[in-house]
Amino acid sequence: METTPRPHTGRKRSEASRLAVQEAVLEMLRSDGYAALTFDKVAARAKVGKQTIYRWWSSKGALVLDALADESSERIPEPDTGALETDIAALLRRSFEVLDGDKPTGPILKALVVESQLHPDFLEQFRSQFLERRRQVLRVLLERAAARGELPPTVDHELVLDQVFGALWYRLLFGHAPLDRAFAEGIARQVAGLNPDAKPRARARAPQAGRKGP
Amino acid sequence: METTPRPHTGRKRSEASRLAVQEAVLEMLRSDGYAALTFDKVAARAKVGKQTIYRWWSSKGALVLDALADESSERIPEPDTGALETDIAALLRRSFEVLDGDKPTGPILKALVVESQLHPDFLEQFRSQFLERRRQVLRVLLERAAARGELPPTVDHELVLDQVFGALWYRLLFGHAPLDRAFAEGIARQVAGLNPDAKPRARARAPQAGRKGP
Amino acid sequence: METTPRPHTGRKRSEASRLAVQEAVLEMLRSDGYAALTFDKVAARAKVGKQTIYRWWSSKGALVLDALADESSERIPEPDTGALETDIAALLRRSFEVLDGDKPTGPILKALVVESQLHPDFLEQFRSQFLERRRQVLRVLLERAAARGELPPTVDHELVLDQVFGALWYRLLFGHAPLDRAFAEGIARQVAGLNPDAKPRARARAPQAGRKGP
Amino acid sequence: METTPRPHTGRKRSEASRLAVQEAVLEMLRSDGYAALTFDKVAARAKVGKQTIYRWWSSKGALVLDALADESSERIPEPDTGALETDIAALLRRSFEVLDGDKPTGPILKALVVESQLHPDFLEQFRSQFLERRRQVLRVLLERAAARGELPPTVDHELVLDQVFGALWYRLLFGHAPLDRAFAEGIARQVAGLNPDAKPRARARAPQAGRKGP
DNA sequence: AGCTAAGCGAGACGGTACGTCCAGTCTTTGC
DNA sequence: GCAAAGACTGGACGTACCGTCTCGCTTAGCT
Repeated sequence: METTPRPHTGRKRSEASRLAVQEAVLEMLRSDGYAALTFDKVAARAKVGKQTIYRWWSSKGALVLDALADESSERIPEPDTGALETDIAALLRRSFEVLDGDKPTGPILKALVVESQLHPDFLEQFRSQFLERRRQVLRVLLERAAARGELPPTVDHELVLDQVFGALWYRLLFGHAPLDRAFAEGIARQVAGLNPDAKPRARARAPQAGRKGP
Repeated sequence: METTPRPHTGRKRSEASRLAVQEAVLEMLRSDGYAALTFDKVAARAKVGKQTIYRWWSSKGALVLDALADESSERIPEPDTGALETDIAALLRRSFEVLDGDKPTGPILKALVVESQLHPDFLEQFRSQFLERRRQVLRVLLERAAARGELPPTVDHELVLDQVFGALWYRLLFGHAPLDRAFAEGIARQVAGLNPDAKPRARARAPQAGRKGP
Repeated sequence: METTPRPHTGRKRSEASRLAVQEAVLEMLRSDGYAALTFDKVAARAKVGKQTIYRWWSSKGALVLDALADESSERIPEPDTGALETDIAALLRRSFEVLDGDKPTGPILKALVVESQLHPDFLEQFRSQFLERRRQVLRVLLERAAARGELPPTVDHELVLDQVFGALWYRLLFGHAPLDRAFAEGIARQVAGLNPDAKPRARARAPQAGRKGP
Repeated sequence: METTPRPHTGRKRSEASRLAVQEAVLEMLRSDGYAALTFDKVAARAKVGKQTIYRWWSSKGALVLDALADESSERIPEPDTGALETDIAALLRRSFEVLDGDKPTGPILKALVVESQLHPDFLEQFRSQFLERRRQVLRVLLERAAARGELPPTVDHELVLDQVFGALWYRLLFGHAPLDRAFAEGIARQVAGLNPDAKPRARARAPQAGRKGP
């Protein structure tokens, strides 16, 4: 009859395996997309037993989320340019760079969306650990602007968050138009324009936001 | 201008099979969800050969999209209340009803997003046959408003489309907040507020849009 | 109550189609063997509707048998060299030529064996219309030799037929050794040797019948 | 000479599955014949995953051949009566019993012939694992007889093998005459008669070997 | 000349089996 | 007790054929 709580016995988790798996996941997501990501292939590419994966990751979503968390430095700094419009534009531009850069996280994020739709448990994780963290960044910007009087108190910040990030995800997922500088600035301008006192800067009609034409 | 020399030869497509398949798809989607939808089972339930399904539908997404198109009367009428804000609010409210009603299409649309991320071919179909059709409805409303002088000519309509529909999909997919009347009206108000001349109606700070807390 | 036999009305069978089908069958049997012979492909290659094939040929076996009957001139002449051994050798050599020639019938015969094993009805046809016809040729040679006193009356002719044709089919089907001149002459010699009075011609041990070595 | 550095790792092949598959194959062969034997149904009846079957058996023929090999004790003892004629007769009689007995293997062998004609890969297996094994038994008998001086050195043993087994397969496949004792003895007698010194035993003309008539 | 009865190529139909792939689990050996 | 290897059941995938069933057209003899 064993009564001592027995702190731990047996072999410890292999850090090498953990890293190999995450690297394999990232590579496969980037090269072939989410559809080609299977437990079998991850195990084969990482030179790891399948059981090891199942032991440590509860689902494919956890696998992907984990890989991403490891990838992106988790700290997202808020821009602080002094004006809401430029703050938002800066935030979006930086986001777009991460999505489209040389190690693009766009495909990975799309994979996470897929995963979140297939597994409700994962949706909860994704929302709290990923989406909400991004919302919080923008929320701070909005509150700061409101404090400065740049935004009237009638503006519903949560609604603005939905519109800004909604537009971002919408373009990311469906790809009908690019995530470019024009897009970032267009959104920023509209949010800033919520202030009825803002005297609109003189400007020409915004370009067609990078759709097929020039 | 006749270009097809051979009008058609061979047996014609069976309407009965087409309908049986679509009905089976809808039933299965609603009873067991997208994950349980397989070509094998659709064929079995519809009493149809698998080949017949593969012959006419290029992917599982096409199958679902088609079933959905058949389900909803394909014509989406534009509201015409005389003012942009109320037009948009009406459009969104009606959309939300379809998504959440007694025959909810919300889960089906989420499934289509998944499908579109897994199969690029289907993404193209989904964009042109579904998304673009919805965009066009709102585009008409915006143009009408611009003609009336309700929107300054500097406003980029495509950007507005991205923000409105982006917010909708964002909430639909991630479910952090409901698709309710307050959301519809909040969005509508913001878009209408793009007009710098609009004198903001007197109103209290919008409620927190039905989030968990008050 | 129809009593008049009504001679015939309607379009007549298309001879062009009949020939196209038979040619297609022969070509396919020769090039890819029986396994690649499918109704679909025959129809496609012959540019003929599938129904036309099903209308006129009751089974794949009928198709193959028909093609063969058309191919080989049905009359098989008996050799008559004056001696049983040379008669048999000549018969076999001629058979081997047909099997391996520029329009080889070997693959076709193998196909008929397959067919006969799968369809008992066809086995009966194959036996009476094909196998027995070949047996009869050799049977005549044996009877002629017996009449000349070359074979003792104790020899069971049917048994000899089984051994001669058995050996032929055995090599044809399993391909462990070639159907060559040495084989023909070896068999002929042994049958002729059934006569105990025959003074064996002086000869060296027969070669290894053309197996891998020379 | 150790060449395999890795002894073996991973789960071992399941003997239970192997046996279940073989039993299923034999049952199905006997109850419904070769035509009804499909991988799908074998898997279903044996309660085994299809992949397991494909993993261990390269073709349907291999499946059947294996089941058969397991069935019959693989060791085929050579008869040793002291005389070639009686040896051969004994060998053939015993073979016929297996083919026609209460668990008849005749139909299964016919199926293997079909399979070998359809799949060249399997033909090779069938030849080396089945046909050649039987040839070797008779080859030993012939060599023994030659050593005793019962057969002249001019006799080509391979040719004799082709004639003996050829006759057997010929009757088995086409069924024009039975595989009976008379057949066995008739063949044995002829082979033994290849010795020109043998004084033929006095005997009446062999009966018609059981053909339709008496 | 018009009518009716086949036959024609084309090709869609419901089915069945194929051979592959993956999910998740289980078992074996080694560390 | 963890890890790599790999076999296990189960089940969907997408393809190939089977034998049948339209489809619109052509060809023939009969009225």
